[in-house]
Amino acid sequence: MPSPSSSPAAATETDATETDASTARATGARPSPARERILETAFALFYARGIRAVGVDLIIAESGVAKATFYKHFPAKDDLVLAYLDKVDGVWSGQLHAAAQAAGPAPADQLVGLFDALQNACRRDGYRGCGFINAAAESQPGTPVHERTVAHKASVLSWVEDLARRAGARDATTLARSLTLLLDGGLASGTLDAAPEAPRAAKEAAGALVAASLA
Amino acid sequence: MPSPSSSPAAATETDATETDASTARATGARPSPARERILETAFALFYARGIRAVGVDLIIAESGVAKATFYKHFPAKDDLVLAYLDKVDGVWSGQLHAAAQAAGPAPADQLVGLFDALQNACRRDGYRGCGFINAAAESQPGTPVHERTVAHKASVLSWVEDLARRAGARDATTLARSLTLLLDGGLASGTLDAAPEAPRAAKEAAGALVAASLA
DNA sequence: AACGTAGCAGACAGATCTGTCTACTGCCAA
DNA sequence: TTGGCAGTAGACAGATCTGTCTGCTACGTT
Repeated sequence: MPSPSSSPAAATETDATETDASTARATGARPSPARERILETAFALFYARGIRAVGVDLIIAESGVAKATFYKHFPAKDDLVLAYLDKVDGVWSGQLHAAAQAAGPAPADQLVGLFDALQNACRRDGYRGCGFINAAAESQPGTPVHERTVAHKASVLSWVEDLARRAGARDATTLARSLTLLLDGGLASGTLDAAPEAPRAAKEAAGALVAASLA
Repeated sequence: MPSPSSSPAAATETDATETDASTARATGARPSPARERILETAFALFYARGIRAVGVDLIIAESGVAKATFYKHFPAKDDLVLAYLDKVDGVWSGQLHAAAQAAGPAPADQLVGLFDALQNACRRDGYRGCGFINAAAESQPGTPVHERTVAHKASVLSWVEDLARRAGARDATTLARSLTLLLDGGLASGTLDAAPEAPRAAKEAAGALVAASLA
């Protein structure tokens, strides 16, 4: 049984404070140890087993909280799911930005460097793809959960597009689209093939596309 | 309520005969009208709403079959799920091959042309991504359902790799990997963005990667 | 004419899942 | 000291889901 902090997105940032603050900001709920324990547990379980596959009873038992407490913080399971997705978004975006920055100051390098985040994610054990894509597969278009996924992907796309524009790409929109396609493909198929070739190929292809777009 | 034949993969081929035969071959079960009705219904419902979200009771009601008949043909729900995945595999592989062939006899053209299948798939309404990726998101690694997904992706990859080799690519393995990444990315994000830009960008990127790999 | 097979109809058992409700325990602040 | 708040413990209702079982009909074959 993996500890919560060793889960898909072991945050390198200071967990408690940062996460508390951003969660509170996003959801309007004030932080509390019990709430945080629930969210942490849900984060690990939802990601590892899927959302529908994990019942609230399990989360309650695993997080050592009373049922009434659970429903006080999250009036319905869906509210917890949304909070979970916000957490996934925060962690994954953080890793993406960090990987990009680590590649240096040039936007063109950052466009390629961001793929290191993919490689790191795939390497982690217990890796089970993109939490958002998985959530979307379990939800219907039009539901809050699904919309949250759409919003996340749109935000990543616009960030990459901005990078592409600053890199001076000929067609920043298309380049950004292609790169996120590569990223999503790596994310989606990372579960299906333990080999590290996929993320490597993704980065290589990204390099070729970026280069071709600048030439 | 969509008719079964208007579902994700409206097969252009002659349905009854071809599908019956291939299903029987794959699963070892003899065909029967009731069985086919069940499978057809499951195909539409599983794809549209997700596997866990659809109960056997609904499939039974929708396909107008008795419960005992259902369980005679599919002793457990998982058996139906597996048959469903085989059907998805058959249809999608068929579309992929058809799109590739339509691009002409040259393997290099086929590598790019196969992306038309993606475009067509995304355009269909009720499109909800790749049945396999969705199924994988709902299943645990190691289960038959998950393994079936892995096998499907591996078979697509090896087909593309063969094409790449015959096209004379410098590094056929990596090129194939990149192209399937692009394909999976398009498949996964097609649900999240109705715009037809994604498949277009995928094909464009594929063209660039193939060209670069032959130069 | 008898029989086996495929199918229909629906009750039933048992598990599981979400969400509500009651009752009790500490703790802190007015 | 009293009242409010966060939390614990767990019973309970109602829905839903998988899988079993009993009985019946219809048809084609021998």
